[in-house]
Amino acid sequence: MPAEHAILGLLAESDPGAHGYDLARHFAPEEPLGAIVRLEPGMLYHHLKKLDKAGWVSATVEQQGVRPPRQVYQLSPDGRAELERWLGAPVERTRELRLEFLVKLFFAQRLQPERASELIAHQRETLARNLASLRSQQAEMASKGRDDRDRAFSINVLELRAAQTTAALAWLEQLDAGA
Amino acid sequence: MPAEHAILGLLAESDPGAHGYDLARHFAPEEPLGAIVRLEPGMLYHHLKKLDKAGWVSATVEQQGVRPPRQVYQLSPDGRAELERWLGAPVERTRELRLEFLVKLFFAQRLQPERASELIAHQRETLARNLASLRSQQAEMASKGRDDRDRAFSINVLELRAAQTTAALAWLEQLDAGA
DNA sequence: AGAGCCATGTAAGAGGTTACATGATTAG
DNA sequence: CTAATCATGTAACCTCTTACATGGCTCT
Repeated sequence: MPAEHAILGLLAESDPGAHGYDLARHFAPEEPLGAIVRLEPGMLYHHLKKLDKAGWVSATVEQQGVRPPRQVYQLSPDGRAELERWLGAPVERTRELRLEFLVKLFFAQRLQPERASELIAHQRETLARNLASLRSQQAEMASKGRDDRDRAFSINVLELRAAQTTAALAWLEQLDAGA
Repeated sequence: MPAEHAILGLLAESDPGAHGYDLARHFAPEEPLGAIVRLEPGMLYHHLKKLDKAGWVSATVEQQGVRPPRQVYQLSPDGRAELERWLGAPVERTRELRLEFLVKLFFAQRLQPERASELIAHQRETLARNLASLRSQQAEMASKGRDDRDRAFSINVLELRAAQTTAALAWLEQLDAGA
């Protein structure tokens, strides 16, 4: 899903619309977006068709003479609404930060800088809740009657998750201070 | 892949072999393994056939009267060799820690406790290398001539990765100390 | 002269999810 | 009487990856 919303975000930035090849440039590995999301041409065109079917973008055909005709895509009102909704919603899991949250942040900063700090705040709340839940799972695990090896292992698993979540929270705080 | 190696690991622990349903119990969400890897029956049986074709397990049929006959699987010498190889190899990326590394650790601790600390040491080296690479990318990024917004964003991305990697390294150190 | 850019896609396949089918036995 | 347990799988359906086809134009 992050790829499709990234496409919506790119279309929100490109005024008269954009065609697939235009969009593909933004997913090159040396571009900031491409450093996060990898998207091969095949999948890009596939997503564009899906978004069209969903009514989130609309296409107009431009003849090109020899070359295949360009499909010029524009963000539809429904697509804009979906993009807004998505930009405001934090991700639920820590592991989704590296992909989906970064894409949200990328577009929030460009499209509505004032909403970026809102997003960051919501994300901090969500991760803080997750961390609290991990802490209580740890407490519960310590009191559970099972094999010692199993318990020790499960506690280690929870500790890794807590450590990653804590690191992400610290990063978000720095982000907020920096912006 | 972690799922298939988890199956090999389970078979290494079960002496006369095990059939699909037996193995499935270990992937229930309340089991330590199931808390890490989710594996629905459909995929489990699929993997067993694949492992059989690859020559890493061998099956013997046990008739059951009314019920479908049991396929009792045993680890083959090739399968054992593959398991050993996999258990010794650290994962390359930080994001693979949460799944693949934890599964390696789970089985390393059970099958050869002395090799678990070897695995941890290798993993620390790998992550330390990754962290150094991130640092140099940060330095390179700071000197690069591009849009200010893009540069700031890319630096933030690298900082998140570095923070996650650093947290993982600290967790590994604790693990090593604890074991 | 050869490489790479333009601009779209298709085709093949790997891998995963979800749901369902079977049908007797046992536990609540 | 209902639900879960046993034990295996199939079927439909997504998603993603990789590779390729087209064919003129521009740059080195």
